[in-house]
Amino acid sequence: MQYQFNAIEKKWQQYWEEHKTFAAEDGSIKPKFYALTMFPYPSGAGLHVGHPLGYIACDIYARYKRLQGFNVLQPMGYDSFGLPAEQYAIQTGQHPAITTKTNISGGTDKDGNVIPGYRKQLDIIGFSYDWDREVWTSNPDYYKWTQWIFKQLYNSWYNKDSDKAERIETLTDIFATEGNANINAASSDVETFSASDWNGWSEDQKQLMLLNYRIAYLSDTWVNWCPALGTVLANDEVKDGVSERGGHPVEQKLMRQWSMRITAYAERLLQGLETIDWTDSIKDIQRNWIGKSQGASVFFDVDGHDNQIEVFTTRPDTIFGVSFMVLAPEHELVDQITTADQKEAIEAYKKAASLKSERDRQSDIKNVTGAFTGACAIHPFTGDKVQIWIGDYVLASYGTGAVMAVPCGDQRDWDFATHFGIEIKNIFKDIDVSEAAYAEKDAVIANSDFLNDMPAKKAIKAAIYEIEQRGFGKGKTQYRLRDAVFSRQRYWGEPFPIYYKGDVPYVMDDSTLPVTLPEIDKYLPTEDGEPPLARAKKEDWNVTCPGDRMEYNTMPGWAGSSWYFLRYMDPKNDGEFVAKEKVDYWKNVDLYIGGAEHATGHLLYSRFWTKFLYDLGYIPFEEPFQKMINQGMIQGNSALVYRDQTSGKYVSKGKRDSSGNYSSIHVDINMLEGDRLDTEQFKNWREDYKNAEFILEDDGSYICGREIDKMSKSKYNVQTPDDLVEKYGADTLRCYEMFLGPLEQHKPWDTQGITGVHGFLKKLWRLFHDNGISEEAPAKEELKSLHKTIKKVQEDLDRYAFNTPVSTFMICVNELTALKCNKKVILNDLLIILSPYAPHIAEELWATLGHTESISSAVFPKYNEEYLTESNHKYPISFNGKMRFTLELPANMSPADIEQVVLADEQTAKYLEGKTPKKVIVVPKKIVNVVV
RNA sequence: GCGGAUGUGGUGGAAUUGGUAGACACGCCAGAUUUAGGAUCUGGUGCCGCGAGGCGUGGGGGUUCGACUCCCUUCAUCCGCACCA
Repeated sequence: MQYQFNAIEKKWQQYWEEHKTFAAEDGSIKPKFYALTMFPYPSGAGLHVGHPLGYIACDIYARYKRLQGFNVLQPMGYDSFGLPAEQYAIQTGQHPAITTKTNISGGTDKDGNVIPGYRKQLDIIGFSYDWDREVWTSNPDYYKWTQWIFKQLYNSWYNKDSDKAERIETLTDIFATEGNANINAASSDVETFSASDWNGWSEDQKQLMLLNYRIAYLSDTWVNWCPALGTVLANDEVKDGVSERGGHPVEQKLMRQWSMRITAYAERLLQGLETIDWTDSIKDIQRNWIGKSQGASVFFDVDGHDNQIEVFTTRPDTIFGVSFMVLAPEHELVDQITTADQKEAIEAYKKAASLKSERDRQSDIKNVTGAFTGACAIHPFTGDKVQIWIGDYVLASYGTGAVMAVPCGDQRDWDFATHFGIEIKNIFKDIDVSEAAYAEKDAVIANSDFLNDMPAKKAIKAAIYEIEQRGFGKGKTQYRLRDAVFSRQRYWGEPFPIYYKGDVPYVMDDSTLPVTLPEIDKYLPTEDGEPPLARAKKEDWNVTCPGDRMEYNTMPGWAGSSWYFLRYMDPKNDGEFVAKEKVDYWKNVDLYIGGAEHATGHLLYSRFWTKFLYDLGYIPFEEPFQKMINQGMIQGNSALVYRDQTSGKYVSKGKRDSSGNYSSIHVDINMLEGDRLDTEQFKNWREDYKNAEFILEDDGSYICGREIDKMSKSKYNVQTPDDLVEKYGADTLRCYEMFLGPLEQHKPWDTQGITGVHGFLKKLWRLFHDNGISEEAPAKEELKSLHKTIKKVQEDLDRYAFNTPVSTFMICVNELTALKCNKKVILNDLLIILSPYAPHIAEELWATLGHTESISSAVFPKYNEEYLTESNHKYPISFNGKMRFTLELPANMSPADIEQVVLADEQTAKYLEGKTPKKVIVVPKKIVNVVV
């Protein structure tokens, strides 16, 4: 009987769907397990073999947990708002909702190309998803709740005393009774006001004040404006001064934007990393992004002015080493304090600095540049005058945009001082700073008044204490993390539940949600540069706007993905974003699999929203994803042909010579069998190649060159899962993707090895069909083979090693084949442990054993150590650590006896060369080592 | 510059706590079977050497009876951050 994988796979996929085999049960008495992969953006290009890698691993783990008796939740959905659908809409006029639906459900695009659809592509791989929980972020009944969460963020403030978000009413109550003087909140810069001030204000005035406290707030902020895309970008959407998508230039622009006060959560986002099981690299990237530094904020008076310069320093202990100050060229005080005779030099420098691109300013480290303002600051302790300079090594965007320069303790300050001939004060005991600065914190402070003879750590505390006592400043913790801009000038995103009365924003009532996207004539900005939604008239909206106009911006891509894992628990709830009892049962995601590229985007924002929802008491946990694995990228394996530039002939790889001048051309990998090119297909591929002439290998074949590239259409190296499922079956594809190597590693795609995995499944099939099934009791050897497989597979999966179980299964099937094993008890358990990897063939063979229930309801077998213990052990006998021969000895033989037997063995004499062994090491059941 | 990851046959990789390096698979070689095969089966395959033997986990050093594994140092590749005060 043939292994007809196509028929089998179709049959069982249908069975699972009809029987709802993988439905998760809310509030079961079983322990829960929540397995999740990052949901995809459904692009028109469809899935290639790299996409399912993480899905397959997650599915294997979910099926494994189910066999272990867990109530498993493994859902799937789509992050379906996004730029490509909108770009396509701009080009074709087609509503993005339509193209999005086609990309998911299948159909044809505008040019008549058939799009299989994500759903179908996923279905043929045989995932155990509970499809009844599917969510699309672009569906109104989903984004209704994204809007609702936005409203919660809008209606909350961050109380630093209780260290959590609280309802805005608790804040307005305090304002009404005592003003804001005693409020310790995460806020924008605000003036102090009294209760009577507040109570006397108009509604609009109160609203504008509250924006300084709301966690979702509107403010004029410098944003990364991308003219080509017509939108703002978040910091993590900008790479090297250009947009991450499309590589368009990005400039700084002041705009009125919605922002998220994520900075309020900086410390908790940092601390939370200690409680979750993620890779060090992702945690480090997040720590870096949050960028905590501790030190002091210190104020320096400007000589002859009323102004003060605020600096942030991590080394307040070196304050007596300050010999000058440096402001960023963009610092607001520069123009005010510059003296007349320095004006020209400063203006010239400012201009030069502004002309330099951000990149140049960063890369040009060797050239020390700067200019003297002519003004001086007063050292708060010594009263000495210190010169104030500007220099582009000080960044306006970090800290206060000003530094107190301590040349003896900071190399950049040292370089600056040396270059401009400024005094370098040495405040370190017994340390030479004539050649370079000394930045280590192990020095003892000298020449520093009350800090003398203190080691740095103690001196930092003493300095902060004294600075605070004398009122020059205070201890401060600084974060690099910025509030996240939350507006996009786009159509295809969540509309804000916001309307305006004049310039004052108000939230829509809950009863009106969702505010859906109105139809518009074009998906482009208006002539006045307003976002596309400004094209909609008031009456085009599905809600009655109570004010002058609705909000024209939409939410960014990360809005919907920041909380989707919660919606899967209760996807159809129309009264709440998730029912309390459901989230109390399912809690956070136990295993999350996805790409590492979301380190500072999605993975940071969902942690932020989770903590916020926790603060308001909606969910019982602070971290969304307890354990995370980042799957590696599967790279494309491109095929190249070599064209001789002079003769125009296509030369096979092995026939090239060093004198030739060849251009390499990417060719479609589907025209290859192994590395051999189908030359006829090549000729028919393009008009240009119709008359191609070849120089072939001696055996008459044309061999292509290979190159590892990113998998992409332009390199003709895209391998779709569909083709492979058609040719080898989903079970083969699943096993092969795992067999390729460790999940986390990047690896090139290579179909060469897939036949080996396919052969293994065929061999398994034959095990059940060649000799019939026997009810006989199994032999010892058969039990041993099975149980060592159970043990190894379980141990591997428990440490998330997905590649090694495949080899383990192969070994087991090879052994059972050699033993001609057809015992039902053995094959039965083998199928169960194999079923997470190859579920279709497992179900089919399971049925041939007489079972009527799905194998997914079976119980993962327990291995029995008894079957694994052996009476004899084959000892490797080594001499000076080098293995020479093996000796089979009883497992329970004492080390002393083993030593005797080994020394008496005739083979030993050869390696002793007549000498007496110095020492014999015997490790029971491991090894014998004779030291000569 | 700082931080993180990776480095093992012709190839993908295995070796979980230091104990026979190269499991399993691809490829290759030889053979069997078949009308045929991109089917199936058997045997071989780290490198050097006719052999005895020697050498081998990016390089160098160390600890140890014994090191892919631990320590020091160095190189290469990839990723993140970067005048961060």
